[in-house]
Amino acid sequence: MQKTGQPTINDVARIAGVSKKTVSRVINHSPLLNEETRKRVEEVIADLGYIPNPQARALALRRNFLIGLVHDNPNAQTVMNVQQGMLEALHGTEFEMVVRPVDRGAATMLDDLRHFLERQRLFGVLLMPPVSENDMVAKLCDDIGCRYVRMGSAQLDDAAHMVASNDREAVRIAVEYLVEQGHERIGLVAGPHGFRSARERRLGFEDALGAAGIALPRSLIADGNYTFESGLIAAERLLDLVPRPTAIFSSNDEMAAGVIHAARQRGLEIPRDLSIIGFDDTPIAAHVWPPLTTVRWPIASMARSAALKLIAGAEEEEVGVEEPSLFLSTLIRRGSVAAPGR
Amino acid sequence: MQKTGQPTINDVARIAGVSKKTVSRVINHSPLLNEETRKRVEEVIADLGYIPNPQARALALRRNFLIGLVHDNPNAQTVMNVQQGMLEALHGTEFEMVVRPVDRGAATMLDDLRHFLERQRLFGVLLMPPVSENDMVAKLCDDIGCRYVRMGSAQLDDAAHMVASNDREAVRIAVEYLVEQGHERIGLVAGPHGFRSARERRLGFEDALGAAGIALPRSLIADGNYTFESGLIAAERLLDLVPRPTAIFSSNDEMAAGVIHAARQRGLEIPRDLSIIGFDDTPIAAHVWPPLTTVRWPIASMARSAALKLIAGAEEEEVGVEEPSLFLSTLIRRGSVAAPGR
DNA sequence: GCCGTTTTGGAAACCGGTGTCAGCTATAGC
DNA sequence: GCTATAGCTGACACCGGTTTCCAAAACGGC
Repeated sequence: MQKTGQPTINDVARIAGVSKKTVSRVINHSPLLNEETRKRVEEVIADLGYIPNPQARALALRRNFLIGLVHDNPNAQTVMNVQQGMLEALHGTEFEMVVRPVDRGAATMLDDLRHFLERQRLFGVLLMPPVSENDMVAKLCDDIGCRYVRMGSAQLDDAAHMVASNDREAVRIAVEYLVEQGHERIGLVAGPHGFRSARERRLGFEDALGAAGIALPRSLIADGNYTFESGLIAAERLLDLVPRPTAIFSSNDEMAAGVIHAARQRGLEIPRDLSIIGFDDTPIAAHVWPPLTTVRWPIASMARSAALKLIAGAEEEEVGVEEPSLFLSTLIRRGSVAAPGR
Repeated sequence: MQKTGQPTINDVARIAGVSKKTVSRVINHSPLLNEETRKRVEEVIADLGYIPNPQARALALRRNFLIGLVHDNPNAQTVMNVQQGMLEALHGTEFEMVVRPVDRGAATMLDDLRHFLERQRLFGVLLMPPVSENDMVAKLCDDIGCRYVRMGSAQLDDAAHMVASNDREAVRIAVEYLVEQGHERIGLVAGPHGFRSARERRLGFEDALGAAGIALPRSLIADGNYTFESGLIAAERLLDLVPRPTAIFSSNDEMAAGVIHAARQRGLEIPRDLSIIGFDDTPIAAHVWPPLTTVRWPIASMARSAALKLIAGAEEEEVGVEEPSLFLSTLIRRGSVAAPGR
């Protein structure tokens, strides 16, 4: 009697002459198993090409083999980098990635997320900034019993639940580089309120100027919201100042591209008339003209590490090395910075 | 006896005083049901906030409520746009999106994909180019009994399984625009071999020149692979020609950005010395300097439509309007085109 | 009023795994 | 040689739905 479709655990059990339960034990690497039995069952499994049915496992275990990516990040490139890092970590495992955008503004965001998590019974979720900075969300995951790892620009949680970068320090180093080049009048295009990354980067900016003893008038800080257009508008305001700033640090690359645009529109040459440093090192940084000096934010590596944290212990082979929780951003020097007035 | 966790179909049945089966009929909108019974059950469902367990349904129905996005597209922005369109279509439904990158080069690609589809028992998959152009993949889906919709730059399949754009015609119109401006020596940065989009765009390019009676020496065609760097290298070759082309059509925006780079490196001003048209209208097109004239490829709308096709009939309310299968790309005029020699 | 047909509801099996717990072997200890 | 113990193994219930099959009820025609 030839069965149709894929082999089930019953087929394996029957052919190997053992019970379902024993096969289940083999699959789950139960330690209390005779070596010989295991061998025999494994052979049958290999022969049949048997693969446990994920749906049945999900039902029995009350837990899916899905990792969720929860995000409300407006930057497509950043989201893609995170996905890439996650997928790299998940590759070859039994886990799949499901993407769940949430609406930061919506009042029902937490409820929606709760419904999603309760329904889907995900194995775990990776929280991307800025939603990852919301402690209510982390608490929600805890309440529901869903594993989670948060990504962000500062340490907000213990190492088991957090993968962070050191934005503040990285920006400090970047702005110190501007100071070393001789810049004293440096503008900041800040990120949106409510983003921790925006705050950290701004603090790093202030750190650098403070350490150099350079005063920072409020007028040299312009608000942006991480979009190209907001960078352009912010730069227009900064470039209208008299005297004009000789350098601008933009809290992300996309706004930096807007700054370049604004500068070019008024005939300024970069870096002769204006030095610019961005943040993220997205492809746009290398593709604008001149190539943008920027801070490389290792977001893909962070995502990979976060995903590995999430699934650590679930896989056959233990993750030998403890995944790092703090990632260092580095300054990438390209062509958008020079000494002022030259 | 207070149950913990979420209500199950048994709870609903017990409280409503009916059998599981009857509740199941209500959930699945079975027509053979007394109107009163249905009302009563629906009330209990609403009271309890009962939501059927997707894992159990997946097991019983042998079909998951997941839509897969299968892609091997190198362009992050394109992938994001597709995801956005898909998620828009899936929003508010019971479906979730799982992303599955495949390795075009790998010899085992088809086998890997087969394993994935067989294991996960997805409701359906959306195939992005260029993997969508592979007929073997479509056949695989058919064999396995997995719904699919292909996206692409030309009609490769029947309307039920395909959402296409008219790249060839769109490029023809774009290049005719260059001809109208007075350009006669126009270079092409072609896309990679094996991409249907590359072929269609090249054909559109040739159509326009042919219609205008302009000869197209082989030397004016440079190969690229859709990356910034390949565009830069291709442009360097084209700009070395004597006489130099006065305009270049690039088969996507990212390569067009490379062309701009190459032009700028040798001191050419755009559009005075060189006109450029790209394809896709990704954000980079608006953010480079000068803003790039390009063909807007409605990939997000295509993805949305494709996803709706996929789930059509599965939802309670039928999709009233038939989803379109052909999408028109339009020329977006920005600042990178001018008449030659001025 | 009787019988056949249609509608409606329930019991039980099933989807394909996992958890519990009892029972069966070996081996060791005496 | 007999029991205590530990190590394996299997029977059976269960996860939460759907499907099959059948019976009861309602309905309609004569």
